[in-house]
Amino acid sequence: MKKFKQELARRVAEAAGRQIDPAEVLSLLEAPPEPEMGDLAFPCFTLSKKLKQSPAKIAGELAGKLKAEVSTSFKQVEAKGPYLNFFFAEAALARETLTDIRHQADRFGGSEEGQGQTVVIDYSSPNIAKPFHIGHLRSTVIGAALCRIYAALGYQPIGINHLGDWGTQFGMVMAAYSESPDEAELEEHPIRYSLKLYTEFNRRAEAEEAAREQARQWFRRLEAGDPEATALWQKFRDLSLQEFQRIYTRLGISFDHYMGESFYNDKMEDAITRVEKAGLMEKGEDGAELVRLEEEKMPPLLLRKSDGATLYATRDLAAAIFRWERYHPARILYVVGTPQELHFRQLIRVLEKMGCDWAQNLVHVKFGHVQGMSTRRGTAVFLEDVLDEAAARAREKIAENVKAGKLDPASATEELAEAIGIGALIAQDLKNRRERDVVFDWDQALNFDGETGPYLQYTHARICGILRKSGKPVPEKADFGLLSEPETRELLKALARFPEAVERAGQENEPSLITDCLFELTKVFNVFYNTHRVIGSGRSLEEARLLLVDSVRQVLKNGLTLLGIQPLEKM
RNA sequence: GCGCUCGUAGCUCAGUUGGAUAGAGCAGCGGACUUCUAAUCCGCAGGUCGCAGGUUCGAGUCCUGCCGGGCGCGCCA
Repeated sequence: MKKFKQELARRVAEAAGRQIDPAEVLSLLEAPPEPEMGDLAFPCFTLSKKLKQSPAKIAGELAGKLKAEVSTSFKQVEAKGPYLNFFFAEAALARETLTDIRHQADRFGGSEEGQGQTVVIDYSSPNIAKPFHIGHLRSTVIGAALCRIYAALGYQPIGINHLGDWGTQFGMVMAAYSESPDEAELEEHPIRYSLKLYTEFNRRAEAEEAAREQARQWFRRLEAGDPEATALWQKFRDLSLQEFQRIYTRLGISFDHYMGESFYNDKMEDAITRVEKAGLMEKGEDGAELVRLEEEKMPPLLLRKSDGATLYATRDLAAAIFRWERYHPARILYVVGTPQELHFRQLIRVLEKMGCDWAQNLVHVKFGHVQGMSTRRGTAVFLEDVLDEAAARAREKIAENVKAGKLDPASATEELAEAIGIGALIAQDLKNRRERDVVFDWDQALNFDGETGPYLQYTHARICGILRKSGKPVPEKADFGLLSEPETRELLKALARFPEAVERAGQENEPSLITDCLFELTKVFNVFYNTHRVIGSGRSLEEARLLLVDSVRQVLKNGLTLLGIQPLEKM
């Protein structure tokens, strides 16, 4: 598709007598609203301003000039009002995209743009001692998808789980536990138990200053390296991590590093010293240390409490410096919810003030807040419960299919149910633009009809069914001129759009662009499927369609893999 | 109070960076399985793009104001 656009841009610029350069034409090219209007359109408004003529007249003149030139890529040009509409020669479109997909296979959709560059991606980052609820799913699933997308674009992604394993809240858990430890319960249900300790203590702390002080004291001991505090902390951390890992395994996610907040414990003094050297540190009313940001109309960034303990911001500052010095990444992404927007704006600004020019490469990849998930109020929906329910729902549907003879009993495994259930949840999270707030809804999350994960997987499985049952190998090439029905052309265009979707998904840190592209592809495929047959359509046509259908399978597989959804062969 | 953000069909959302007649899915109604999986497809119905101004050849998209929701705002993370 890119080649087509470039060629077209060159020729339009040529025909316009170089009044506009090819790059500008390229950026103006768009898809016409209706297929009958052509495959690519060039709106003449910009040119109209430059030439001081009506856009319709320009379109007409350009069409006249371009019509004379015969091209192997375009069979027709026509002016329609202010638009110049182009029609692909279908054999060319088919040849171009299908051979690209065939040759690049699993790499189709990727590029080399990131060669030699590293991207640090901070994502998931749950709090130790708190349950993993569906609010954490967003960061996890978006971050993991971004890791794969950047890898496909040639970058070296480094996925970091910035665990919330430090801070005063942790002091609360330790204070509560030390009062009446129940070791058996801790071993058995580490998170549920920690949560109980936390919520109960938190309730007390809201009323009693003594409790708050007790928690702060435990945290100070921890920061100072007190052996008892450290041992207790280590235990809670290890046990919680085991539970998180169980979830990550189910989601098919692994991190390059678990470098939580605690990792920066010995790096914070250095960070603070740098802030002081830059002359930015000021004392607050009660002896707290902070950086004022009045000029930028932001509240100050607090880096040390009046009792000497550090804060979340201190750790994030140390983490940013550490990441830059260790990896020299082209970008550092923070896949963190939109409520923390101010925090990151402050952090980036402080780094800039310190003279760190690389701070401009820090990106807060923010996503909408999942409403109504409060651990403290107990309204959070636990992710594991949702995963279980999704798998159960899939299991039922699989049983129906077996009963109806659509699926062989041997394929009806637990892994299949799991893959479908999780596919539904991931797609649900990756189908809307990140920044929107979401309200968790069981029915919506577990729906398998329409634009859902299972729909994408089902389409993939249908194609695998065709390839399996045809009993013939997929040919290298075919008579591309046969792939000219409207349904087929739409399919070819949808395939050709995939690489641009991946590229944009990386540029905008927006995996939903890929999900969108896949839904469009599957929709046009299913229309094709319902109007044309592959098997038994006649020797050369069958070959051409096998190649076409196999390309759809390949692109679907590549896209699903980027999103973290398993492409299934039967379901 | 200040700041950020969102407001599009009954519900959940797209809308290609300001362009052609505002599109999908769900839910509703009506159709299509002796034929490559009906977790599919086709059709119908559903809209004052929150409201009011402004910018211009052209605004769902940009600017201002208002209304409504969400989030945040120095010792939590």
